[in-house]
Amino acid sequence: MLGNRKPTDFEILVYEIVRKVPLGTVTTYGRVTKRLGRGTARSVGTALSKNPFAPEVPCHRVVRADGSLGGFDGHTSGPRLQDKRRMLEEEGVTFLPDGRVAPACIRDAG
DNA sequence: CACCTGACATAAT
DNA sequence: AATTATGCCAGGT
Repeated sequence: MLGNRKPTDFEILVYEIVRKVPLGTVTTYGRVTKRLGRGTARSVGTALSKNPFAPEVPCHRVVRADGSLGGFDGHTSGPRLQDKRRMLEEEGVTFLPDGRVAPACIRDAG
């Protein structure tokens, strides 16, 4: 099978941090890197796109720096992204009229 | 080893 | 404000 592989050390580190993001809040790809002291926002996104530990690792609580959603379940648009938004709304995260997460809900990782 | 791709971020247009 | 170009770095081929 092509999709099956062991998570790398870097990916494990990312999951360790994202695991701790509290209900009702979100953090950003960039803030995760900062907390990690390694990699870039982009490489964190790539790691999360392969997250094999959902929902134990709540990767839906990680969004872009400007509050836009980013991706979910390997997709950057479409119904998966809608799922991500619904999940966040369920948890109490509020959205602006333009579809971005309200800045007040964005917290530092860690 | 030499590319290539990707759930990003920021600066410049 | 919206779009484009560049830089970034980890992982796969």
